[in-house]
Amino acid sequence: MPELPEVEVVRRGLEAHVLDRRITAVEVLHPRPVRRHLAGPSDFAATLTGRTFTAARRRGKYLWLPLDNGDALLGHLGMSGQMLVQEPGAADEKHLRVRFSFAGSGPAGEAPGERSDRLELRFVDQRMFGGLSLAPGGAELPAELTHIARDPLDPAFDDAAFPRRVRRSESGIKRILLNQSMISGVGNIYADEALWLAELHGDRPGRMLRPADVERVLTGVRAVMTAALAQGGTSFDALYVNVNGESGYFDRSLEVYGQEGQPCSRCGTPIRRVAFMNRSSYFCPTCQKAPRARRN
DNA sequence: AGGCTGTCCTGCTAGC
DNA sequence: TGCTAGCAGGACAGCC
Repeated sequence: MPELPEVEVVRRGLEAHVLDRRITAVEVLHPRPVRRHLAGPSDFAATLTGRTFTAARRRGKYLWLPLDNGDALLGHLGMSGQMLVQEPGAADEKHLRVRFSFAGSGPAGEAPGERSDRLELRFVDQRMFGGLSLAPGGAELPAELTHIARDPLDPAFDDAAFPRRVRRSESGIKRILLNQSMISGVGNIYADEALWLAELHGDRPGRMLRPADVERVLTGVRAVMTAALAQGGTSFDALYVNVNGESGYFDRSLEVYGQEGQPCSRCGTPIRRVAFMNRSSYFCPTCQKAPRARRN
């Protein structure tokens, strides 16, 4: 389940492999991942063919690849999306959705069959919550992302404004962390991990938190993200694979997420799981006291 | 306007 | 064995 660190790993991989190569073909094998391109899959393919990616950028969990004409390819991995750089002959993945073929980077006169460095970029996505679309004029920042807040690893993230905004909200701090217009890049896993580090229950309303509480949350978010990034991202199964098909292994470091019944490493209390927004929240009931007016 | 819920997807697992 | 229900969850439309 890619969150910011995993997406950043993918961004780095794209930056290393697919820039400055002419796109020779685009094949859309399933229409759903390009559903946001209203002109349809064939137009999507035709528009990108012949273009070149010039950079690989990210905000929160969104990726975009500026093109040599000022537009950009915008992408989101959703829950199960992968970007795989493959040799052209490699067998198709079961959930291959979009294939970009690139020319080799060798001399133009070289016979195509002799180029050893042609490659493909493959968008593979089992559950298809993710997608790709074209962002006209979106090289700097696609219009679709203007409502997405800066992420906590962005040097321009406003550390002073964040606690002020949190303390103006009636929502629980976990809901706030998952709100991409407040802070981007945080998903269910790292929200739970950061709240455990900050020793705060996710149902505590923003307006009831002290500035120091919010600062601890932000510090916790950055700590788990930085640790995950250092290890190449989180992986729970084969769903998340980085740009070269290599799984992460940060899951072994998780303190609460998926750890129901396991002892809290700080106090030994069994970790609890509760339903939250059609998914789950994991927390230590001793270290993370629920607010008095409990809502569950 | 801010807050919140339902919905989209597939595949794996638990339970009968 | 084979079926179904439950679960995983990011983002957005749409409701209050």
